[in-house]
Amino acid sequence: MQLEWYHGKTRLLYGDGFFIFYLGGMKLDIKTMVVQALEQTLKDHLTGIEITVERPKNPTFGDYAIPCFSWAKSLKKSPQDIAQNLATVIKHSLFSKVTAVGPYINVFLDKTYVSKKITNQIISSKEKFGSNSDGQKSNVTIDLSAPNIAKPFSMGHLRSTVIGNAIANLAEKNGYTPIRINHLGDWGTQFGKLIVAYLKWGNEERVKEQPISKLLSLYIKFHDEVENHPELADEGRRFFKMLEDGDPQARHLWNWFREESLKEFFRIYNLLGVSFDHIQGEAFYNDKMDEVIEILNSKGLLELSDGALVVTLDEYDSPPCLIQKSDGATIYATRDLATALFRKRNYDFARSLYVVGSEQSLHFKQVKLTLQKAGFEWERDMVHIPFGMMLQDGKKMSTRKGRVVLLEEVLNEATDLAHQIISEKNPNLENKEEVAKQIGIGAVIFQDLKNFRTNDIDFSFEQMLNFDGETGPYLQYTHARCHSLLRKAGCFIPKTGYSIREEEAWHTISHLTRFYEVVKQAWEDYDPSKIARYALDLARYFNSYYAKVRILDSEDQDARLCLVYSVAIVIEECLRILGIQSPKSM
RNA sequence: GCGCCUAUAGCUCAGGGGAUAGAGCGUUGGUCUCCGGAACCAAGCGCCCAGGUUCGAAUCCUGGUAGGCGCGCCA
Repeated sequence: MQLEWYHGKTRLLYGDGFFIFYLGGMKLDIKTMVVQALEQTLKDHLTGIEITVERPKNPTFGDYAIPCFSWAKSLKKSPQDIAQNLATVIKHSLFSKVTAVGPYINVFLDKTYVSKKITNQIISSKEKFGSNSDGQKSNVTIDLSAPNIAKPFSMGHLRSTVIGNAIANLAEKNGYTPIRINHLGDWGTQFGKLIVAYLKWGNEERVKEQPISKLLSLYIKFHDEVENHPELADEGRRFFKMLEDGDPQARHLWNWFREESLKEFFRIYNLLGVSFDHIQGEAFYNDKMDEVIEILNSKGLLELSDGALVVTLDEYDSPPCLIQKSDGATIYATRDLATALFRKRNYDFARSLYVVGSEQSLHFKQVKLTLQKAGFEWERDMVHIPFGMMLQDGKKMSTRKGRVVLLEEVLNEATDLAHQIISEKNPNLENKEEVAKQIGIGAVIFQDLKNFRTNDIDFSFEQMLNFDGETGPYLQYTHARCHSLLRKAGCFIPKTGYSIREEEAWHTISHLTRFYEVVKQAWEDYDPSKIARYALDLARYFNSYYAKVRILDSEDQDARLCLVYSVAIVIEECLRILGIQSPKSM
C-alpha cells in the first residue's frame, strides 16, 4: 500500500508499495493513524481501489469523510448503498462513530483518546512537535535578502528576507540543514555609475555623515543627468570594467561604499532577528568567472553575437543567456552560474533555493538551462522561489526615482505604536521597550507572510499598523493570554496528556492534530503563509473556547490548562518558524 | 508581438475535484458581575466571461477579457 500526502487529502492506493507510519523516529501522527485504521478495516472490501479521505468543511459531517462516488461504476451499486454498507464495516478504537450520510461515510474520532494522544505528544516533544526527519540533515542552501550596496534597505527587501528566513526554518523543521546565504548586490554596472556620480558631484565629508542617503542622492542624480547626457551611461560601464580589472581608486571607493552599507543593513537584520551563515556577495565571485567561461567554451556552447558571448537556448524555446558583454565585462548571469557551481562544490546541496522576486523568473530559467546544457544534472535541485512586488499606490517602488519606503522607518513606527498600546493596556509591564519591539516588528513580518508569496502587496501603513484580527499581535496576544492562565495556576506545567471530552474544545484539539501535515505541506510548497494561516485558525478556535468555558477554578482545571499549555507551545512554534517572537506577557 | 503570473464579499485574502464557498478589515448590532476586550458572538455582502473534461468544477483543460511582470549587453 502506498500513502501520499496530497493537499490535505489522503489517497490510499491499494496494491504494492510501502507504508510509512512512523515519524520523527517514533511518534504516530493522528491522520496517519486514521488512514491506517481505514486501510485495515476496508482492505477486504475494496481491493485494488483508490480511497480518498478528506476533512469535511462542515463539522457535523465528522472529522474525516470518504466520498463513495467513484466506486459506483465498478461495484455496480449506488454511492449511497456503498456508503451504507461500508459504514457498518469500519470499526476501530480510534473512531467513536461511523455514519453514512448520503454518498459519504462520515468518521468521528474518539475525543477521549485523541485529545489525550495529541496533548501527550505536544507535552513530550515541546517545540519539536510537528517536526519530521525527511531531510536527513542534508544541506539546503537558501539565497535570501540580497540587498544592493549603497541603496537603502527598503520594504521591497523585507519580502525576500522574511520569506527566505521562514523557508529556512521550515527546512530545518523538516529535517534539512538550512544554509542561509546573503548574496549581496555588491557588484555590477551600478557601481560604475555610482563611482562616476561620486567623482563628479560627491563630497567625502557629506557622504561620511549620511552614507546611504547621500549615495542614494548621487545615484538618483546620475539617472536624472543621463536623460540629457547619454554618454554618462558609457562612462558608468567603463568604470565598472575598471573596477573589475582592479583599478585602485575604483576599488577603494567600492570598498568604502560597501562597508558603510553593511553597517546599516546589520542594524536592520538585528531588528528583524535574521542571521546568515554566509555573506558572499557577487564581488566574491569576481575571480570565479573565467572558469565559467572556460567550461562553457570547452563544451562548445559559447557563440559570438553582436560582439557579446552568449549561450543560445533556442532548443528550449528561450532567449539566449548572455555570458559576457561586448566590452569584455561579465554580467549577472555569469555570476549566478559561478555562484551555482560554487554552492554545489562547497555545500553539496540537496536543494538550492533562490528567494528572489518573480520579475527574475526568466533569468533563473536561463541560468538553469545553461547549466543543463553544460551537463550539470544537479541544476534540477535549484529552485527559484518567486514572490510578488511591494507596490506603493499600485505602482512599483523605484530606487532610481526615489520612490521607496524605508523598512527601518516602518519598523520604528510599528514599535512606537506597540509601545503606545502597551502603555494604555498594560502600563505595569516590566520590559515595555523590548516587548514593543517584538510586537511592532512581529506585526510587520506577519503582514508580509500571511498571504501567499506571489501576490503583490500594495504597501499601506494602515494595514501594517493594524494589530487587530488576522495579525501577528493577535497571535502574540493569544499566546500571552495562555501564559497568563498558566501563571495564575501557579506556573502550571502538565506532566501528562489529558482526555478532554467537552464539545467546546474539539475544534482546537482537532486542529492541533493537523500541525504535522501543515509543516510538511508548507515546506513542499515553500509557503510560510500555510503556517501563518494555521496559527490564525488555532488562535481563533482557542479564543472561542476561552470565551465559552471557564478554565481557572473549574472542575476540569488541569485538563483545560493542559490544552492551554498545548496551544501556547504550538502558537509559539508557528511564530518562531515565521521569525516572530512570542512574549509571555504584553 | 511572444512568455510567465494574477482575477472569489465594499477592501485584503483563504479555499488546487466533492456535501450549505470561508476568514480578517470596514459597516451595523450585541457580549461588558469580563480567568488579559490586541478578545468573543451575530447581521450583511461573493467565485471575470464563454466553451470543454467529470457522476461532481471556484478548483482541471481550451479560448476570450482585464491587470501586473518579463523578453542580451541593469540585477
